[in-house]
Amino acid sequence: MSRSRPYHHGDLRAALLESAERTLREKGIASLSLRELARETGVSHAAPGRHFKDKQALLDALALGGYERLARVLEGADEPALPLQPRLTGLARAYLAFAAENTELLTLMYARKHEPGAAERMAAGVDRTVGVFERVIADAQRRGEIVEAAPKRLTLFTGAALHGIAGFAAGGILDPAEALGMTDDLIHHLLHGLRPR
Amino acid sequence: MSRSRPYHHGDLRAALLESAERTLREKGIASLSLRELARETGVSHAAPGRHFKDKQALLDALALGGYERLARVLEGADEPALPLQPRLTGLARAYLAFAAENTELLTLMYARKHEPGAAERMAAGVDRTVGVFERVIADAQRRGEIVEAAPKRLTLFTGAALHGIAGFAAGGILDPAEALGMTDDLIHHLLHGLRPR
DNA sequence: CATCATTGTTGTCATCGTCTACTTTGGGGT
DNA sequence: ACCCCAAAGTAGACGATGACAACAATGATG
Repeated sequence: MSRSRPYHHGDLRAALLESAERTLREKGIASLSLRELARETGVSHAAPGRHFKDKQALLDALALGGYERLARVLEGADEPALPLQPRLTGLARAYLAFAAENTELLTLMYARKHEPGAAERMAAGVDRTVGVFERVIADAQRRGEIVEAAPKRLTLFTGAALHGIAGFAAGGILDPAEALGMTDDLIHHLLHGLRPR
Repeated sequence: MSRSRPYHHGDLRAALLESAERTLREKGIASLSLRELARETGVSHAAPGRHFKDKQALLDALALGGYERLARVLEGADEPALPLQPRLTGLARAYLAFAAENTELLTLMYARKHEPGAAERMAAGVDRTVGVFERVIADAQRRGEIVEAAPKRLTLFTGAALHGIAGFAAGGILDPAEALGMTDDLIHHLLHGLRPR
């Protein structure tokens, strides 16, 4: 019983990040405090300071982890063999599912409060995420399935539609399940436009 | 000189909101404290409590004001006589301009942290904003300029594209000026889709 | 086995949001 | 014209937080 924890935790940094992400998911970012985190982890209130210079530094690390996971999810969900529309729909579904399950984290990821150092690594995370979509667009363009225009811009447009829906879901304007449910429609309208043909 | 301010401020509530919005714009929401606000307004640290039960109550009031202004901007920018594309482009420009000038406020508006009472009034603000776009969509549909489909959904899609771009701009992924600059393209792709015709 | 950089701890500080008890003020009812 | 009382502002206290500094335990490296 009395197994007093060893003086050194082993991997406090990881433990803190894990606990932080759970809190973020369950109670929201507002009730995420370094001291509470320390308490949950059974460590003194100043211990986190050894691993994160700042509260912001921890948030940055959290966001960075989010980008990592998001990229993996998207890369895993991409099926390059499919034709444009189902391929894009699959990716969209993956993104919206991630957004629904990691609302607060996603908000954090897009929050640009990041400290000088982390900003670049954050940009890398964005690039990797965006890259998945960019590849799909470029592939489709090569096959003539998509209008001739700067791929960057088309990707941005696609991303905006998704990000917008995710944002509505995060803001409570739209039910997350409903958002997921309208993915097919979303991609359809994205590809075919609002104008009748 | 020694004009000691009268015991009663006159309209402290309004003064606080104004000061808060300036701080929000200039220093971000992170450095918005009730006490600092009170100091700036030359009033004791507990005075804001008379007008706002909570810090959240003040934020809610701020968000509500934002919806009011946004709705006015959009309603003012709408030119019902125009054909669909230029009409929508004008509205989009107005929205993105508002978003660029009120980044933090917009974030607050979409933040769904709101207290029980304010949630409904917040929803009304959303409806009024969305209503402007919905009307445009419905009008266009009546004229056959837009595909037959649930107008709500088409509006949501339109809103998502805009909100997404605004979000990117707010997150630093996109330069606000650049976002404004690509409005025409955005609406074009929205109406015509990514597929070649 | 001695050393010393890492990692954790305790203690302190300023700030913040909120609550309670007290004071000033000015307008409405008699 | 006056009184009274509710509204609006003040002063002080409390607990929580993020940050920092000084100190202690630990264990890897020489």
